[in-house]
This record gives sequence, C-alpha cells and structure tokens, in this order.
Amino acid sequence: MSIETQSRIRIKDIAEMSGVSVGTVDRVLHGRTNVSKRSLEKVQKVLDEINYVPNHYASALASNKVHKFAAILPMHEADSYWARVEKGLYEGVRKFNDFKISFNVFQYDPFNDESFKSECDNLINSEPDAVIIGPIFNYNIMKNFVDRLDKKELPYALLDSNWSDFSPITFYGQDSIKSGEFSGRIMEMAIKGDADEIAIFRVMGEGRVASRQQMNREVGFRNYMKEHCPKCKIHEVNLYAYDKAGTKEILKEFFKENAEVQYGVTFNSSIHLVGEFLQTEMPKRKVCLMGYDAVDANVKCIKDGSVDFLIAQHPHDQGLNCFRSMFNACVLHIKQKRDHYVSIELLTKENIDFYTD
Amino acid sequence: MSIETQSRIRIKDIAEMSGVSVGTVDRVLHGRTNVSKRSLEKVQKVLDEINYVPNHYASALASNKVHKFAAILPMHEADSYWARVEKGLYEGVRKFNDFKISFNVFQYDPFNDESFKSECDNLINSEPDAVIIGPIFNYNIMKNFVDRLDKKELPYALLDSNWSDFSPITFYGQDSIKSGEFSGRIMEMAIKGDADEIAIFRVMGEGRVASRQQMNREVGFRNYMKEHCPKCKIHEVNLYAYDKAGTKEILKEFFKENAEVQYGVTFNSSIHLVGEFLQTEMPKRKVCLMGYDAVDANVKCIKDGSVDFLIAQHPHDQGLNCFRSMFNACVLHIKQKRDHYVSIELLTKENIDFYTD
DNA sequence: TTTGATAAAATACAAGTAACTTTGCACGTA
DNA sequence: TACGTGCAAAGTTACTTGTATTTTATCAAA
Repeated sequence: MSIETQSRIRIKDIAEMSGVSVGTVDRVLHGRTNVSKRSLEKVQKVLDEINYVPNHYASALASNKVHKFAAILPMHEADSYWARVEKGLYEGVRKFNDFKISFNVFQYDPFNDESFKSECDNLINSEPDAVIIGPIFNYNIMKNFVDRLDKKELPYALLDSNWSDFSPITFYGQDSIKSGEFSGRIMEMAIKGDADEIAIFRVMGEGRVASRQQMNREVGFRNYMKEHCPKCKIHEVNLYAYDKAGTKEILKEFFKENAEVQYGVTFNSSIHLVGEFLQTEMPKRKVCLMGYDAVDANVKCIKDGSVDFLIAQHPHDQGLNCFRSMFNACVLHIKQKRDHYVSIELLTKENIDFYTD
Repeated sequence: MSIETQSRIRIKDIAEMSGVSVGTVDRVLHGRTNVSKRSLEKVQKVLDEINYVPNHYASALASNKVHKFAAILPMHEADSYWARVEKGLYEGVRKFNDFKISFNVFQYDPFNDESFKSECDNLINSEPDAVIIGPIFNYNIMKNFVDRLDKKELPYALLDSNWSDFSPITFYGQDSIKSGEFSGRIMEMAIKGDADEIAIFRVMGEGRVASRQQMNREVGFRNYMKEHCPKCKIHEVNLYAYDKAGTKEILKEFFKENAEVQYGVTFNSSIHLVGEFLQTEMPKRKVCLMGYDAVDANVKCIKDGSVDFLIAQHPHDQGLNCFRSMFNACVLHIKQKRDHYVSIELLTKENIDFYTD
C-alpha cells in the first residue's frame, strides 16, 4: 500500500485555468467583494471541476494574524487535576508558537458563582479571538456566558462539561455517570463478600461538592451498586476542603465507629487524604481505597499501597488536545470533530508507571 | 497567567545585527561551507547573545522537499491490532499532507523470517528518507536491518518492540511484561477462590506464538500469579491460527475434560474465538474471559458479555503519534522524545464505549 | 474630458531555502 | 606592471503557498 502526495493544485493554477489573477481567485475563495459575475463564474467553474484543498499552513503563515486565545478554569492547587489540564494547554501554546499566538488564563472560585461571572467579564474585556471554558456548577450562568460569546461570534471549546444545546468548536471530557458506573464495577470486583460496607468520602465546600462531575460519578456508582451489590451498605462521610485538622477528626471517628467498613471511595482527587490518614493514624486497619485522578499525592499512595485504585483520564492530554483542536479550527481553518469523550482508565500499582500524562 | 508570543527574531534580523546577508546566516546556521572565519564569528556572536528559534513550519514550506516515508509491518487482517496501527499511520499522512509526503507500507509474514528480509530489501530499494519498523521475533534479523539503515543514515522509528542498543528517533509501544502482570492483577481480582483453575489459550503458527509481545505478556502474567495466587492451576491450550475447525475441536475437548476451569485468557487479540465458541457451543458454561486488543470482534464479545476484560493500548493513536513524531523530526527538525510507553488500559462493558481509537 | 466607482492585476509580505550572481583576492603569465 | 584566471566568500533573488494591500484598467456618468 502506498500513498503519494498528489501534486497539489495551487491558487496560481486555478488563476491560470480560469484566466484571472490569483487575487481574484482569493476573493472568490473567501467570498470577498469586488468580483464581477463573469469572473466569479469562470473561477467557480474551475473550482467545481477540481478539488481544491488549500495549504493550511502556508495560509496561516501568510495571514500573519495574531490569535488571542483565552481560557477560564477553576482555581486549583499545584498538584491537581486542573493544574495538569492547564499545563497541557500551555504545551499546546508552545507547540504552535511558530504561529503568532497569545494565551491568557482566568481563574474562578468553583464555589462562588460571582467569581465566575467577574472572571467572564475580565475575559471578554481582554478581547480574545477564541475561548476555552472549564466547568461551572450552575447551568444558567454558563448559558449566559456562552450567549455573550455567541453574540460576539467568538468560537469556544468546552472542557469537562458538555451541554447539548451549546455549539462549541469542540468538547473534551469524560462521561461522569459512566465513569461512576465503571468505578462501581471495579468496587464489585474488589469486594469479596456480598454484604460489605463501603464509605463514600466527599470533599465539600459551600454546602456542596465542587463539581457536577463529582456529583455524577457518585450517581453512576450508586446506580451500579444498587443493581449489582444491593446488599452492600454505603456510608457517607463529608469532609471539608479547607479544614485539615477537622478532616482528621472526622476520619478518626468514622473508622472507630464503623469497624466493618473495608472499602472506601472518593469521586474527586482527594482519596490520598484517606490513604495518608490510615497509613499514619491507623496502620493496622486494612481498607481498600479507590479514587479519581493521578495527581502526585494519589500516585504516591498507589505506589506505597495505601490506595488500591485510581480512575484517570489524562488531563494533560485533554488540555493539549483541546488547544490543538482550537488551533486547528481558528488558525488553520480545519473543521474539528465536536465531541471527545476520553477513555475511563483504571490505574493500579501494576500499570501506574505507564500512565504518563 | 498569560503568555504572549514574543516577537521573534528572524534570519533577516540576525543578518542585520551581524552585518552580513541572510545567505551567510543561513550558511552558518546549517553548517554549510564557504563562510569566512570573520563572518562566522560575527554571526556566531549574535547567535550566542540571542536565542534564535527558527520557524519550523516556514522552513519546511520553503525547503520544498518531498519526504518519502516507509513502514514495514506484519501482515494482518482487516479487523486486527495492526490494521488499526496502519490506519493511524495513514491518518498521520493525511494530517500533514500540506507538506510533500509519500508513504509506503511493506508487509511481512510474522512467522517467516525470509519474508521480513525480502521486504526489508524492497523497502530499502524504494529509497525512503525515514522508516517505521514493526516488531520481528528474531533479534539478529532486526539488528541486521537497523545496521543497514544506520549505514545509510536513515532515521527510523520502532513500533511495539524496543531495543536499548538501537537509536531510533522514537519508540511507541507497551511494556509487555508489565502488561502481563497487570492482566494477572485483574485475574486475581476476578477469581473469587484461591485455588481456581485458569486456561491460557495460545494462538500458534510455525511452532511458536506470533510475537515476543505475546510471549512476554504470558511471562508477566505467570510471574504475577506465581506470587499472588500460587494455588491456582494454570492450563495451556494451543490453538492454530489457520485452522478454524481444528480450533473448535480443541476447545470443545478442553472444556469437556476440564470442568473446573472458570477463567480463560489470551495474550493476543483472539479471545473472541473462545468467547464465540462458548456462546454458541456451550452457552451454559460460565467462563470469565480476558484478552488483549479492542478489535471489533472482541468489542462485540465485551458488549454481549461473552468476554469480560480486554487490555488495550490505542493502536490507532500509536500509529498516528509515531508518524507525527517522525514528521516532527524529519520535516520540522524538532527533536523528539525517544521512548513512549503507552498506558495499559482495562476495558469492560462499562467503559468500552469511551475507548475510541 | 474629467471624475468616480468598481474590477482585476500586480506586488509586497510571511519566514526561510537555495540557486545564482557578484565581489574580492591570490596567483600566474606576458 | 597589466591583465586574466580561478576560487572562496558573500550578496541577491527567485522560490515555497497564500494573503492583503496597492496600483492599474475599464466603463459609465457628468
């Protein structure tokens, strides 16, 4: 099997074939004004016969336009899911640095809708050409922002949460419900009896979990367990993100009072809090733990055995690929596939070394 | 956080700064001849002070070179691991079609070393500029081929099998031993007792399995089982790739005579043979099956429940990324990371819909 | 005949490459 | 000493593909 690059038809060739200048062909191709009906017909006739594919890279080089990209993401710590997404985005910027690109990240407090709104204002005031949008809990606020972008005809990409009534250039994320069901399946395999006790640890803030993702993963997990392990007892333990000492107290009390609990799960990246607690405070208590995201603290727990399973989704790649999609769409004018549901990956001690992200 | 594209220093700027022409700067940058010591020093001084990064895309466009890529891969059926790798490679060709690229695939019989050798000759006779090399069982034959490439200073990439004494531009593949260990871990979780019986189904040809990958996965699996489930009994069943009727007979006899076997595994993509057999011939016999590669036949088995687990590695992405690496190295002259050990992924009914490749 | 508007060609540019041309110097011979 | 030859060195320019501005041409109306 062999592929030869067919010698491509250039604008210059089209100009010769239709007996006009390259400028006129360019005007026709881009639907610009100042083309006579006669010229348009001549060029159109040639275009209908051949299959013109422009050289997207030469085009981007020649246009010499500066593209301003902006992203709005949740605030995050250095070792976190969103830090990896952000690094992926920056890698995208670096990769396509040969084209004139600027990139600006705006961060909002995921527990504070007003913070999102004001960062949206800042973002729009920075006059970007395209926008990458992280998740926000409240649909209406998101809708409002997207409407403003649509009005300005600014293309945007969605990261993490998809909405069917929006029209983003692209979406990258995981199906949270299915991902929760998968975590249920793994839990089912891990538990040996059929009437075991499981604890769900939630990290709360402002009376709710940080994201819809987390919420939906729990929904999926519970669905699965209800159907496949109906006799399992599921405990709920609420922890508070900004209160380390309090977290310890809550965990200590919970594990003392619930000696039968041998399985624990979180639906965000904080399973390491439980793993570290058990390792230092109750080293004899054996609890099988499962959580999300291969952040450094979790990877450490997997390696030392204090956490058994992680479910991951390559946030760095998502950031990079999302940026690449936006670049392809906005700079190279190549149409992109809309939805990218990333794979739901199980990480254990045995395969975590090969989860490079 | 904000990144602005710094206004880049061009060759023209360097020429002005060092008081020579762009031609001379180009000669210095590319180490070409006909540059006086004085000019070289002037240009070098400027280069030392600034951080010149060429525009790789403009460079590739201007050079107007046709790059001939060639790949040598094992022969394969339409629904197979290697078919997906090949499609990934073709997608790479399509993606970078704006640069003048030709691509040629040579296929060899994995059970016949002579076939590999003669395809190597054909490949070298086609005078490629860069080569992508699939796995071959016999090290010495591979070594011989790579030596020939080195002598001609042809860059190459390795797919699937890595050798530390070669110097490829890049390598994409899975650590087969570790992947086998991971399959052991999953098997350990799946089995409920501690003295269960497991069958390894091997697909043979010419007295051996098709690849070192397959061999090594089995090694990793056995290592893991020896340590973690020493009481498990492991059966071996050899099937023959080109004998469908014979395969059926062997399976029928095996399952009849080994009523205690409740777990089965293959270390290549043919677990669907066992799944389909059990579903049609012995529908009441419940066997938990695990295999490799999300080929269509296996995906179907996962969905209908006749196979429980697949271990996968995104062959299409591997092909695409491998091609992209070669393109970046050869056309854009961007240095590439050498080793890419891809992640070892577990697929079940619950997450297989999101394994897009 | 001039003015104005539109159409279309010509051209400069993006960044870099490479073929082609010119310059400058050393050396040789008349 | 004058001139020619040869070659290294360095400058100029055309080229890659496509974009976008400027210039020129055309035609109708005043």
